[in-house]
This record gives sequence, structure tokens and C-alpha cells, in this order.
Amino acid sequence: MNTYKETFKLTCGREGSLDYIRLDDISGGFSVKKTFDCGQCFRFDPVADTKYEAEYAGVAFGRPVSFAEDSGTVFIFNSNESDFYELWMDYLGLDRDYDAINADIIDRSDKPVLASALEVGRGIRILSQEHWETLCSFIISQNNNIPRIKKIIANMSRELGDKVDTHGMEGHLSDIMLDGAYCFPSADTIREAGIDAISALRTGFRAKYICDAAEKVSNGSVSLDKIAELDSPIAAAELMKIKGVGPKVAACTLLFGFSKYDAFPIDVWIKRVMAKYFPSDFTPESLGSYAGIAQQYLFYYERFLGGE
DNA sequence: CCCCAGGCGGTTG
DNA sequence: CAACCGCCTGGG
Repeated sequence: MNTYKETFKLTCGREGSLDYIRLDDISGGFSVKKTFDCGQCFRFDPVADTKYEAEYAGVAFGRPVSFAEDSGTVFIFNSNESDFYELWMDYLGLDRDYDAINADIIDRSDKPVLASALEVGRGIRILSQEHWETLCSFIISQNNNIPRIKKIIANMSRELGDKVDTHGMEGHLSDIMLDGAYCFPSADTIREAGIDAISALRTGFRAKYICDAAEKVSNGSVSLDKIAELDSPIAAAELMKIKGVGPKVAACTLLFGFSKYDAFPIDVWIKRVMAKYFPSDFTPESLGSYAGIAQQYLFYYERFLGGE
């Protein structure tokens, strides 16, 4: 149970026919750019001609939205106050105490690399993304690269997902959204589409995995609602009933979709970090209940800065 | 032609 | 159980 009381100054605004939220003085810090660029999310892209330092747009929870930042101030376009409190505050992790989380991570380790990684990654928020979309996205991510992961997810959304109306959001859309913005298709829709249709979207050998996930989620033999209530190791075991879901995909799904912050995805980059900076008997548990967030700082540090 | 990309399933010793 | 191998596809 998260009992933290978020602190920021919220003001509502309107630009043409578009509602937006403005946030100032966000405690714990929040970087839109790092959050959407750190590899946890495949459905948000930069707004090309933005007047802000950074702006990322995409579709989540059935609606188009953009997040912008300018010297510490954050804007959420196509959101009113109730949307913010119902959806985006949780989605962005703004109701979490990152000052306390970061202090906890630092306290639990004598490793200087963690301090460096935190310094570089500070402002990353672990998103709370939609369960099914997150699961499917990380199934697709295996043995794959980010541009192609994004392309496959975009293909699936365009061909099978519901179209959303972006009227009024001119100037706050990513390039891909200019040709139409779409929801990620439901498990039912993917199951009905069948493996041949999923293969045709260039999913490669992952098509059978996606379809197995769609089958099990839609028939309830894997319940994402139930998984949300389980401790990480049990939840991971549930997810791994799906063909093509192993420890890494399960951990990413739990961390980026279910806000299970102790889930610790080990990919090639984290293996590199562990080999470089940690003893061979290192365990993720030694980083505590926010090990997954520490992981994301380390991943960002190593992947995008080469451990500089 | 090669290799690789945010793994996993299947097989082998 | 660890080690290894092949895998769709697209890009370098």
C-alpha cells in the first residue's frame, strides 16, 4: 500500500480546445526525457516541433496524451484535473516518494557505481503501464532491438487496435501519430486475429509467443489482475506459464507494468554492469525492495552513457 | 557475406 | 543443472 502524499503544485490550463495540466515543484524530481527515453516504454515518441525542452507523445489508457517539460515544469496535454488524478499521476509514478526511494537505494550499497548511476539517472520514474500491453511488449523485445520493437508494436496497434481521436492535439503529436493514433490491441483481439495475422505484422518467431499469451490471458488461465496482487517471485512464476516468457520478460513486465519495484530484470547490459562493478556473489536482493529502480538507473547509466 | 539486437525453448552431456 | 544452439527480421 502506497501511503505517500505526493507534493507538487498543480494548475489547470487550456490551449485552444485542449486541456492541459501544469505541474511545478515536483518532489523527488521528474525528467520527462529520461523517463520516456530509458527503454521502459515503446509507445511514446518525441514531438518533432515542440517548443519545450522535451515532449513525448503517445497513447495510453485509450487516449492520446503528451508530456512536456521546461526547466523543471511539466505539462500534460489532453488532460484535465480528474484525468490526472485518475490516470497520469499513477502512470508517471508521481505518487511515489522518490527522495525516500533514492535514499534507500544509496543506503543499501557501498558501491560507488550506484551513486554515479543515480546522479545520471535521477529523474527517471518507473512508469505504471497497462498490464497486457507491457507483457506483450516485452515478449516482443526478446532478441530484438528497440527500433524494431517499436515498429512491431506500432504495426499491431495500427492493424488491430482502436483508433483514437487526436483532434485538438495539433502540435503535441509524434510523427507516427500524424497518420493516426491507435490503442494497443486487447488480448481478445489478438487471439481472434490468430497467428497468421500476427506473423504478418513482422513479429517473426515471437508470433507464437504473443498468441500463447493472448490465449492464456483471454481465457483467464493467466490472470493479470491476480498477478497484480501477488509478490514478485510468485507473480513471475505465473507469467512464465506463457511460452516465450522467461525471467527477464517477466521481471520487465512486473517492474514497468505492475509497479513491483523489487523485480530485477537481468539483460545483457545489466550483466555487463554486474561483471564490471559488482562481486560475483552479488544478488539483486542486496539492493532492497527498490532493486528494480536501482536496476533502471544502472541500465540507463551503462546503456546510454557507456558507464562514463 | 558477416554480425548483432534489452531472451527463450529445446536439446545435450 | 550448465552449456550451447537456433531463431524471424532488419540494419550496419
